Amino acid sequence: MTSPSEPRLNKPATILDVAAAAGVSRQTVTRAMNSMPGIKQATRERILTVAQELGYTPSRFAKGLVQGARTSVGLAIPDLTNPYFPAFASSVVELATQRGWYVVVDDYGHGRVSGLEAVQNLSPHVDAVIGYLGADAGPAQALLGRRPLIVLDQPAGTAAGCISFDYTHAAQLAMDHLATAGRRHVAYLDVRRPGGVPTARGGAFAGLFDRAGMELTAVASDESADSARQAVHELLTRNPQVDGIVAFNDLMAAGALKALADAGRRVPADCAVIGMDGIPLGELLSPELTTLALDLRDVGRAAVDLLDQLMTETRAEGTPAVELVLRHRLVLRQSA
Amino acid sequence: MTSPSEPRLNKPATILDVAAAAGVSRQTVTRAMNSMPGIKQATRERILTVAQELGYTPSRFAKGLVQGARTSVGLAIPDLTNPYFPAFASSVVELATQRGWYVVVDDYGHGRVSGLEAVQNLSPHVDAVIGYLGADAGPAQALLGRRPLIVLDQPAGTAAGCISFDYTHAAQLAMDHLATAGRRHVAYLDVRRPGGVPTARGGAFAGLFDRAGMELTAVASDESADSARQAVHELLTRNPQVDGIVAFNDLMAAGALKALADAGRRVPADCAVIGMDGIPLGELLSPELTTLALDLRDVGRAAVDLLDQLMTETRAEGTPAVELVLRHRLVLRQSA
DNA sequence: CTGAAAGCGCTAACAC
DNA sequence: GTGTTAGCGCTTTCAG
Repeated sequence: MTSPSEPRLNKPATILDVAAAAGVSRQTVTRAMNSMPGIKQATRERILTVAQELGYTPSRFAKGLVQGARTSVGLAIPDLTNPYFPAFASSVVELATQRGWYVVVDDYGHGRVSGLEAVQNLSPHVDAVIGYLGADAGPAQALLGRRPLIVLDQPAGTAAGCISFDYTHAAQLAMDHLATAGRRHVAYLDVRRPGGVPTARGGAFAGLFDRAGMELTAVASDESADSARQAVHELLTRNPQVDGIVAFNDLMAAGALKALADAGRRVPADCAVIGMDGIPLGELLSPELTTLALDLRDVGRAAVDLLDQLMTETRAEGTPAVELVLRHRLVLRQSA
Repeated sequence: MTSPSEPRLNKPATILDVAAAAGVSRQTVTRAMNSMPGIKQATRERILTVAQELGYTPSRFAKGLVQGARTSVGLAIPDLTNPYFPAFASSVVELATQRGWYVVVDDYGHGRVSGLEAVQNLSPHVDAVIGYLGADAGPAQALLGRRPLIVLDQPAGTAAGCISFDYTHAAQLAMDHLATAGRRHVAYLDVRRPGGVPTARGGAFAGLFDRAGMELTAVASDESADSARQAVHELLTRNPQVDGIVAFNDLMAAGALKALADAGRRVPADCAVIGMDGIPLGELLSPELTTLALDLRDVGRAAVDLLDQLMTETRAEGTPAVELVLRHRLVLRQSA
C-alpha cells in the first residue's frame, strides 16, 4: 500500500524525498532549509513542515563535499581519568569552538596502548590533531600527511608543531624552595617507564642532584595515586630521614600525601610535598598541595593558537616544526 | 614555471591529481589507497609514493557520501572541569570506540549557557547525541529530528532515550546510615537553582524530612567546592549543632570537608559527611569521602547501549522514550 | 520567485 | 591488472 513517491524503505530521507513530497524542486528545498532569500514565506513553511514530517536531516557528507566544512580537530589524550587531561581538553574545546571548529576526542588509555592507534582512529575524521602522544609523534605525523599535528610534552620530531615545558626551570623552582626551607633529604617520585628510562621531568631533577648540601633520591611508581602511595610508603621505610618529596604530577603527590599521613608524618613540618601540574584537585587536599603549576588554559590556548597558525599558513613541504615552550610557576599552598 | 598537470594552487590534492601524477586511473588509486586486491604490487607502491609526495588525503566527505560513514556521537556536557563528567565521558568514548563510532565533544560550560546551544553546535556533525542537557531535552530532540538523543539525569520529555537515577533510593540509603549512626541534625547541601527550585536530588531528600527523631535543614550553594565551603561555613555558624551533611555531589562534599576543618570540627566524630557521585577524587581527600556512588562506567555503558539499541531498531514516529533507571550504592569510607 | 544543469571527490559495479 | 561508467546528496551557477 506504499505509494511510489514514499521515501525508500527505512533509508533516511533525502532532499529529493522532501522536494517530491512538497511538490517543488530540490533547489527550493535547499533555500528553505538554509534560510536563503528568494523564496515565498508560504513555500518555505510548507517545505519545513514536510521536512519535519519526513525526519529529513541534510547529509553532512554531501554538504561538506560541496561547501567545505568546518574544520574538525582530533584530540588524542591518554586518560580522561587523570584530572590533568580534562582540564586541558576543556580549554581546547572552548577555544576550538570559538573558532567554529569542532573536536573529536579519543581517550586512548583504556585497552589500547599507543597514541598512534588513537591517531589512526581519529585520522579519517579530522583535519588536524592535537595530542599527548608520547614517542609516537613521528609516525603519527606521517599518518596525517599534510594535516598538522601538535604534540605536547614531547620533542616535536617530525610533527608540525609542539608545545613543550621547561622542566629545568620547574625543577630549579622546586629545589630552590626546598633548599631555602632547609630540606636536606629530598626524593623525586618519577613515573616508572619501561626500561627504567627517566622521564623528561625526572631528567631535569637528576640534573640538579649535585646541589650542594642536599641529598637526593629518585624513586618511581606507576602513574596513579595508589601506586605513588605505595612507593612513598616503601621510601619512608627505607629512607626515614626524607624531608621533602617532589612528585611527577599532582595525582601522585596526592598519593604521597596519603602515604605520609599513613606513616604519621606531618606535612609540611616533617616532610614537604610539591606536586606538578596545578590541577584544581590540589586545593581540595589536606594539606593543600604546593605545586609547580601550569595554567592549563594557557596550554590549551598555546596548542590551539599554534594549530590555527599552521592551518592558515600554507605549510610548505619540509617546514621545520614550530615549537613553543611553557614554564611552570610555583604555587605555594600548605604542603611545602 | 608550473606545469599544467600540477595540483591546483594550494587546494588539497584530490584523487585525480594522484591519478594524473602516477599515470593511472582514479580507480587504481582507490585500490592502492584502500589496500584492495587486484593491483600489482609495484603499481600500488608507486601510487602510494606519489600520494605521499602530493600530501594526498582522501576527502572524508566524498568517502562518507559514497560509503556511509562510521556513526558519530555528540557528547554534550556542561563542564569537563567537574570530575564527574570526564569520568563519564571517558566511558562513553571507550564504549563508542569499541563499536567503531567516534565522539564529538562539546563542553558547554564556558560562556554559553544552555545545553541546547551545544546541541545546535553538534547537530551538523553527528548522528546522535548523548548529553546532560538539563531542561533542554525537548527542544534538543526537536533539533535533531529522527536522530536519537539520550539525556541523562532528566525526565526524557520528548527525547528518544533517557538514563535517570533513583534519588529516592539514594536519599534513603544516606539517611538510614546517618540515623543508625545516631545523627540528629542533618543538613542537605543542594545546588542553588534560579528561582530557588530544588533539584531532583534535593527533592528526594526533602521527601525524607519528616523522618522521626531527626531535624533536617536544607542549604544551597553554587555547584563548586568553594561555594560549598562557604555555604557550610555559614551553616555551621547559624546552626552549630549540625552533626551530618549530605552534599549534592562529591565536589561540594569536598568543600564541606574544608569548611568543617576550618571550623575545627572533626569528621566524622563531630559531623559526618556524605557525598554523591563516587568520583575518584573522594578517595584522595582526608578523611576519605563516604559517598553515594554511581559506577560511572555503568552510566556510560547504559547510555551507549541505549543509543545502540535506538540506532539499530527502526525508530518509528512517535515511539515512546526508552528509560533506564540506575541506583546509587553507599560506599563507606572515613567521612561517615 | 522557482527550476535545470553541473559538479564537489570518492567508490561500487562492471567492463576490458 | 586496470580503466570506464554511474551515482552518493547536496549547493552553486545560471535560466526562466
